[in-house]
Amino acid sequence: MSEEDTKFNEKTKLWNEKPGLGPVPVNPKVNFPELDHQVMKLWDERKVRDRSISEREGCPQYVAYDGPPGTNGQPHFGNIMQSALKDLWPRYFTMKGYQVLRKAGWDTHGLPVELTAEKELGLKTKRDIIEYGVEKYIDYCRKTVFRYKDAWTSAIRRIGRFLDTDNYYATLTKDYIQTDWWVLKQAWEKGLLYQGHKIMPYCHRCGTSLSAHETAQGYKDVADISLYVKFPVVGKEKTYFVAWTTTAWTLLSNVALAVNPDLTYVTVEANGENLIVAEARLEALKEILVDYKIIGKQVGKDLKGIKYNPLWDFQKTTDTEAHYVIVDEYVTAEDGSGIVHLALYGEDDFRLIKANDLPLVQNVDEEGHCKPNTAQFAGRLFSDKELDIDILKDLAGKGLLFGKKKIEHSYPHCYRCDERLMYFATSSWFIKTSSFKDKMLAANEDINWYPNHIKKGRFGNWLENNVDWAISRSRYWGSPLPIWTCQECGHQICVGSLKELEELKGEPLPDDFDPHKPYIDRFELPCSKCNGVMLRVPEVLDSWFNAGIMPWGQWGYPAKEGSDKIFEHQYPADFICEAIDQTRGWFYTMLAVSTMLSDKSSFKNVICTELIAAEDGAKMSKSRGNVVDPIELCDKYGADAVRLGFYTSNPWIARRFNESELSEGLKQVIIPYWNAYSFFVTYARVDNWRPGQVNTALKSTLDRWILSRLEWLRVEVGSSLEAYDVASAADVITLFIDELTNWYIRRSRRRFWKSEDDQDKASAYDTLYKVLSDVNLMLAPFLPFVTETIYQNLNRAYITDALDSVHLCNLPSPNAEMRDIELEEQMALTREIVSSARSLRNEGGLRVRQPLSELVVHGLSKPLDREMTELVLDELNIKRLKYVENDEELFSYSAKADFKTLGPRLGKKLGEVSVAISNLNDDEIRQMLKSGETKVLNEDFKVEDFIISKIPAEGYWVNSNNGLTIALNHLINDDLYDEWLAREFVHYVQNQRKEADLEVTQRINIECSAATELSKAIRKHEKYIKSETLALSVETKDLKPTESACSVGDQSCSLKIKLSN
RNA sequence: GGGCCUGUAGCUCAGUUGGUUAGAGCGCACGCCUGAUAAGCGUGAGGUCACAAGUUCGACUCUUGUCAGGCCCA
Repeated sequence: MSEEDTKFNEKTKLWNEKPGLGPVPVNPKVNFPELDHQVMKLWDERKVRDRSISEREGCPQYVAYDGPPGTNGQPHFGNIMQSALKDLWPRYFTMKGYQVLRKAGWDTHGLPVELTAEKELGLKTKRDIIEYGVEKYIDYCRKTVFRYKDAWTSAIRRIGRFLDTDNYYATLTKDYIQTDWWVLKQAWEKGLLYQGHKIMPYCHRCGTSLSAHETAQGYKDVADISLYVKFPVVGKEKTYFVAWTTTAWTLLSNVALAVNPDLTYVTVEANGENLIVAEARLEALKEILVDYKIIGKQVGKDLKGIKYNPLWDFQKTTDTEAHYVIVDEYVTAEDGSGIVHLALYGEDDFRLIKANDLPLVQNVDEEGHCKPNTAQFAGRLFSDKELDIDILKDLAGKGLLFGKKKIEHSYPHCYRCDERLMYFATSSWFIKTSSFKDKMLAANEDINWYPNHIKKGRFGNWLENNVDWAISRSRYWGSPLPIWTCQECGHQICVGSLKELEELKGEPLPDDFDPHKPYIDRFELPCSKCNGVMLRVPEVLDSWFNAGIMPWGQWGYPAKEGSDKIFEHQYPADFICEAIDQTRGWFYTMLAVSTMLSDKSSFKNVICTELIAAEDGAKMSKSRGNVVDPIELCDKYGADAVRLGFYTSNPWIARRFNESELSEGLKQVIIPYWNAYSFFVTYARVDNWRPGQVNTALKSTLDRWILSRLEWLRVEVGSSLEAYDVASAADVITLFIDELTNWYIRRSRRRFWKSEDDQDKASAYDTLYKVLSDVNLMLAPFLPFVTETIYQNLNRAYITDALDSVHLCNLPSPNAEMRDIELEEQMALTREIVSSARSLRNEGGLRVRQPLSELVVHGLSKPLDREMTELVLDELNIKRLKYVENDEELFSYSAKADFKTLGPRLGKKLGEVSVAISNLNDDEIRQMLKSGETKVLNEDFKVEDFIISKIPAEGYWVNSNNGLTIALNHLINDDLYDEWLAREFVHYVQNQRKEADLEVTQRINIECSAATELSKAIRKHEKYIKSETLALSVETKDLKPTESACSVGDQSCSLKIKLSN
């Protein structure tokens, strides 16, 4: 490790602990990760997070909800991005004078917890759980839920998020569960809570059905075999209905076939067999049905009631009639054969089976296995691909297979355990969300979505297609459903609180009462109707339901004492922010619950973030090995750089993660900002500067300019953030930092060196101090670490009674009086003049060291003031700035049509006319410029109809842009030439000094032999050369042809530098 | 199969109500500076705006279709 590295790693003192002692020296090579840790220590010691809340007691509230993440796994990259975003607005609004509670919350229930427990306990099915012991199992679940809480807390702290992780809410607490009950009771009383039998996506392994939004998360593309199966028609030799299925295993439970009543079906003869299919499918069936003859034709309803023989003997029924053709509109001719086989594993199937009183056959049980009665298939797992093949072979053997085809389709899998789902008729509890769909749509109207298209698009569509929300799970670890059923008379009640439970029971609950299974299940209540025994229904709640009641649950509202007071101020949320996958998850459940309770949304503004893909463009995943650890990034670049990475582009844009962006953010924003601060402190310490009063009226142009830009920044940052447009905020910050460092400070450097303590210097200090202090406040929500450091060593170093942290400060309100828009425009023009003159020099190959005589400017509404003029001359190494009102002599003219005005007027003729216009010559255009009008192709035109451009006159290079024209005189006379040589000479000597490693104060004597012209120039500018190179003497001789020489400018020279003592 | 989003310079992204020469940063090339800056600054070269048709005097922008990618649904 080099000496410098050692220094780099040393803990350097970043500020004085006590205020008012002045700033400590700033390390320009600061180690940001190290700085982060010192800042976090300061926040802890001074309790900044808590005080940023407690010191705002009584202020207006800005409400941000934190959706509860599960702490069952480590936080990943996206979670950290969420944290960075969820921190920004609360910090901003805190500094705007609002109180923002930052309550953390954890989701502690649900399948993921149970899956962890099952895996670790080696349990595979629900039966295993019962054998293991439900009580023990649930205890185990409870022990795992906070396993990664500390990892979450520390990651959140590391990214600089102020979140109240001490007073968190958790979905497993008695208070939270009571809120579940309170919500459900209301649903119950409104008649919105019901038990229903429905075909639901169901996971045989987890033993529970899944709600629509859970199912949605598990679609995967799979390859399946689809079968065309022949069902033999009873009483007709060699005649078959052909039906199509992609799930061969459902054939085991076939009870009927369905046709569309109005579709035409044909009987075709092929290979000596008669096959019945929809006529419209014949074309599509060609590959299988190569050679055929149509021998019969009828509409679907004529097929109604025709019986067929079941595929297997075990399917024969005696008690209920089955295996015949029924008709229904839902059958289409879009795929398959136009004939659908019915089994109790589909929603439409279920409906038709019920409607036709067909037998309820489920030959695959709820654990996914074929039932014992299924002969050779008994005990096989439905999702086993071999089962499909065996079924296929069996049918083929019996001559009942018409054809097979591999298909790729997406099929739902359990989003937790990855097993194939099946559609299974189960009993479940529902909230009748479909009955208040319109109210949800109306409530959605009041939500500001970022990005906006989610409102009508993805989310709106989802609401439009609403189906009732299945809120129960046949599982163990979750909030219990508070419904008790009388074992005698079937009477049901819904309990709304623990107090109510106590009253129903008629005795107080024990102090350690735990509302979880299995304890709650042992809680018997007397039936008010028949005095029978009431038992709780066995289900627990979907943990999405818990997430949805979070606005109430986090306070234990309304049962918990005092919760009503807090709730009143904390509802609804001003702001929530989650990833786009929550449109059907948390966003939906939040809206569903709040609409049910109050017809309104529980959140006003929502940022819906996209995924950040890994560097290789794919989703980050452990298996791909492309996962990025945000904490490692914080330890490499500093947390502020990581945060900034999340702010520079709006989070609803899907983008690729790029580590280089972080160093870019450092280089472009954080380091320049740090250096500006470092620059200030360096000189302030030298001059022992203290803040004081400075006469603002006497401030220089440059000072007034940067102060005006500061006001601009204040307004822009505020309005961008309040529109939740963080990328624009980051943009203007980046722009301002550039203006501050690369224009204001660069152009002001000399003012700080000057030893005389004059007004200008005082003004420079005062201005830069003010700018840094104010920008620091504005940047604090974005870059909380660096700004804290700067606050401590800048403001707090000078002000004895300064607050303990930048994050306890208020943002100053905009001050329109400091704004001088005309000045800003003039400065913008100045910079533009400089920039385009540089461009001219560059194109012409005349470097800045070559002095030039004049720059002619045309198009300014008024001349630049003295200071700006000097600035231009100095930047460009030009002797004179000349303004012309009439720039005629600098140019000849050419003209083009102004399409914007002429387009609408001329229409199709424009093409022809524009050619004619561009052919106008210089004289014609000058003529027109005088008279203001002209005629082209018999059309009348005014000057405004043209865009006039100029071609430079002899001796000038001209650049014209946005009405501003500059002409650089590039003619070089002897004086300019000599001056150039002198400058080149200085440049050369300086390089020699540098190569010789001379101290910047070391005096020298120069001896040189130079070509004639150079000698002359050196003598002419001797004084200048001496002062620039710190030379005491410059001796010149003529260069002899034999001497070895290098070139200075276009001259030869041989040089010796001697140190002076 | 349906819905939503995306496709702009080598890379990451901006592009307002349709208007003349489509921008930024990084990277690259060249230059300047070397008394704040893991350097700083400047200038420049890079684009068939995914593709195709249409509307229009005029399309990156509007319409339709195609292709590719992402997410969501069935």
